[in-house]
Amino acid sequence: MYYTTVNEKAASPSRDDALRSIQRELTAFARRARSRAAELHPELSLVAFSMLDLMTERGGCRGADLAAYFMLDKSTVSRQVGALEKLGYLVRETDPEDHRGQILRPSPAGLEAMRAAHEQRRIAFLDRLTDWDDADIAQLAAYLERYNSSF
Amino acid sequence: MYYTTVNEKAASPSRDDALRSIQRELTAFARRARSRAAELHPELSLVAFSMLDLMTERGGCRGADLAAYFMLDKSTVSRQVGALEKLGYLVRETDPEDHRGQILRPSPAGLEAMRAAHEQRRIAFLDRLTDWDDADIAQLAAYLERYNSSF
DNA sequence: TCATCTGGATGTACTATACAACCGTGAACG
DNA sequence: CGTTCACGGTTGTATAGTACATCCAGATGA
Repeated sequence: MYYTTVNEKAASPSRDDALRSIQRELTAFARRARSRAAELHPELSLVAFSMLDLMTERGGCRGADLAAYFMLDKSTVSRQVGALEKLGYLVRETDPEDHRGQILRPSPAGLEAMRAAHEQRRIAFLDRLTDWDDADIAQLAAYLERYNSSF
Repeated sequence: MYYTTVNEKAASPSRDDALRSIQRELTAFARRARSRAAELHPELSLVAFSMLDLMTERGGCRGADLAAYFMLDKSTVSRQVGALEKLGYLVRETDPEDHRGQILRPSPAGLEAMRAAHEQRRIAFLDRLTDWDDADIAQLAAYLERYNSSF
């Protein structure tokens, strides 16, 4: 056993090394994801893209939902939504049930832009994973789903 | 074989599903990275932390190495390094072999700050990964390293 | 009715970042 | 040699994304 004190969470050295590595690699990934997203689709930032994605998945949602889901300030969401609207990628509709809020939905153009972005990213991933076994890819996907599902 | 046309990149359906999943999950991670980083350790930004980490692991490295690894502009690295130096978290030393470059190393204070930040993050990760086997953690780390090393 | 809550917009400020222009060092080649 | 070009780093400038504070309008409940 590798416990040090009662209160300190500990683990085996090798487990600790792996954790450290996961942290660093995920961080590096996050960094690259941003620059690559910008490069692939200059008009659609990672956050904006994800917002459209959530609207689609939920069949329309309010700004407050986006703020909660992405842990962003409502002012940030307001501006991102404004930008998306200016691009013609979403439409707003005052919520008939509650006139304070708006229901946000991707426009046809927004759906198309999202589809294209998805496809480009898929191709980029394929390039990067060409020489991976199907089994390894499936395993990595499973690990990531498991990791993220803990949020 | 699952090729559709000569020019379109395709893969087996299951492989494609896994790719889509990896894409979505890594993106989800990237979305959360920033807010989580701020929450975990306000004093040491995600990027700065990772830079110190890389310096440590490599036993000192140059700004250009950091820029390449994190896909950042050298000006960005220069400013981050400047900030870390101002905090007393790193020391610079002109490379004796090549007077253009500098060798960057964490200072004792930097090591200590990193140790503290790392411990906080480690605890957060441990919480999230409590019921993972050592083997799974090691495997995930290996996958991420492999993925990132293709850059 | 009035106080309070909630969704959203706007003003302001800060940080991270990129790009471009610059400086000094090193290296290759005539 | 000297010249030219590549490389590492710094600084000026601009932009995007974000938070916080404040304000407004609609909703809600005592």
